[in-house]
Amino acid sequence: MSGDRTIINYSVLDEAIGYHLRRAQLAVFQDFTETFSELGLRPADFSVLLIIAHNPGLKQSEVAEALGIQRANFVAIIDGLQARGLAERRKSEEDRRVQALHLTAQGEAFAKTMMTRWAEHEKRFVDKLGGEDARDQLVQLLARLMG
Amino acid sequence: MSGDRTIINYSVLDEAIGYHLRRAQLAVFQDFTETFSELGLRPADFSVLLIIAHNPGLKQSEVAEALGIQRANFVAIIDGLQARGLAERRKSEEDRRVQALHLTAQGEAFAKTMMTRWAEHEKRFVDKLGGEDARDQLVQLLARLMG
DNA sequence: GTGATTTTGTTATATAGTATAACTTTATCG
DNA sequence: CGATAAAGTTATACTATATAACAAAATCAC
Repeated sequence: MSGDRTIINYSVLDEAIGYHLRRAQLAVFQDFTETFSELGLRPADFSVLLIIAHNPGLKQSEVAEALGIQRANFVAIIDGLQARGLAERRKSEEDRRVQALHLTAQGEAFAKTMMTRWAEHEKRFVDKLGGEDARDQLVQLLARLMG
Repeated sequence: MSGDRTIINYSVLDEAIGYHLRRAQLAVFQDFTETFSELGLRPADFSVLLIIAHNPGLKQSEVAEALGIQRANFVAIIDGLQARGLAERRKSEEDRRVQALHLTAQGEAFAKTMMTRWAEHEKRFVDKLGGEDARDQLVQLLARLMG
């Protein structure tokens, strides 16, 4: 016998929000990982660079909290970006405890190519959804789940 | 100073599918974990019990594949359910390699209370979404992402 | 029918993501 | 001033996930 696939009853999994969220997130993150493998960027790295690029001078703890990353785990992320010459810590003069985050010139250039890559990645899923309106609708629904 | 929260520019993260998926999935799974902490069930355990309950006699590999779990990692999950007396492996007579999965009588009873708990959990998020229609819409959009 | 290949379940192991506690330095509060 | 809190860091543990290798049993090719 060949090609006879067992038919499976998924019960409430067919309508379960959490189950579909998990599967969909896995699919999107897998595409993300492939898209950014050349650039060596994980999802967290991408979001951190993006936030720093648009909010230069934020404290580590502020960026970490904004992204839902614990500050203990955030240290290694910044270490990595700094080691690659993309971001840098600058000791604040007013409060010498804080490290203000900035992109380097190289980091700014990198962010640009990163964004074109991201646009390709995002477009693939916007197309799967059926267009921008569907995407906006999805994002709005997802936002409600976090309220 | 108190209560002055730094305003942060999230840039494209505001519309990014992957970012919202991750945050939403985290929120839903956190509620799931709290809801099922008494019963000692992780999301994977729940889905496995559900599939076995509705498809008795499936092979381990079939259940694992249906849920996107690698069969190597699936072993420990079944070990756990079996140790708790909820599920059992039955050696197939036709093919002595395969382990057919079944719920025990105790497992059937457990599945019932599990489902009422799940319904409470799910309802919380259906309410956040604004009702069944919004939920169906969300699930349909999520399904498109996996195509 | 016999040898080669594939399938199933398993073990061991590595990696990544995440969570917690403790510590240092600096700032703030009473 | 002394106590307390905040920011960053280190160490560590735990979970989830991925890969490779293996034994037993079935299937395939000839």
